[in-house]
Amino acid sequence: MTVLARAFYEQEVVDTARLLLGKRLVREIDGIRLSGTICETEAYRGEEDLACHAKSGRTPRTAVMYGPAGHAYVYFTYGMHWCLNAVCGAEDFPAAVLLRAIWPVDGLDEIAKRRGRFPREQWCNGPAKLCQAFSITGEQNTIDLCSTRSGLWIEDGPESAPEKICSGPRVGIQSVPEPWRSMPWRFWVSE
DNA sequence: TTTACGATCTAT
DNA sequence: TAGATCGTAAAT
Repeated sequence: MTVLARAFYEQEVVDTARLLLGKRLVREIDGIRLSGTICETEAYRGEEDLACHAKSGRTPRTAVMYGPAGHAYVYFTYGMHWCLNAVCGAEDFPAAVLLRAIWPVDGLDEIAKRRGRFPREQWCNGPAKLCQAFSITGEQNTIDLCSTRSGLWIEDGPESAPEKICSGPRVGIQSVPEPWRSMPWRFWVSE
């Protein structure tokens, strides 16, 4: 296994979103390894992207997106949910990839403690669900995904077959004006 | 200080 | 289809 290096995240954010498909999200809790294969992502790109949290510039919340690539941006939303992003692109350019869905691989017992009351297909098939499954909260905000020290990282995985990669508009941004609402910056793997 | 709202999920 | 529930950023 190889931990993805910073250079991977320094690529153009839309490319990185697609390249993350098939990679392995890993979380270590009390020595227990949880992991899942990334199968859905979305790119958020710069201040001009009106769907991106950085649309209103640098704030305490968005500061991490302006920092070096390869760090986690974990934000709280709807009064109860956490969502995980990987900061991408060049420093001082705010961009991140939202991890929307993964397929659980390792640590199924540990995941089941939090998601076991639902069918397994629904354990990690949403950005807030995978955070609940992997016990990811604001405590992980700004951590370095290129190091295994903080218990959250991404490992290399098999490249997804190009013909299985789909793209389309991002989810949950109904009130965002065009062209941003329709930018095909959501990526997923067909079955 | 107050207000409005959200990169969601769940039960109805 | 609506309710939960609170941090964030803009308005007052």
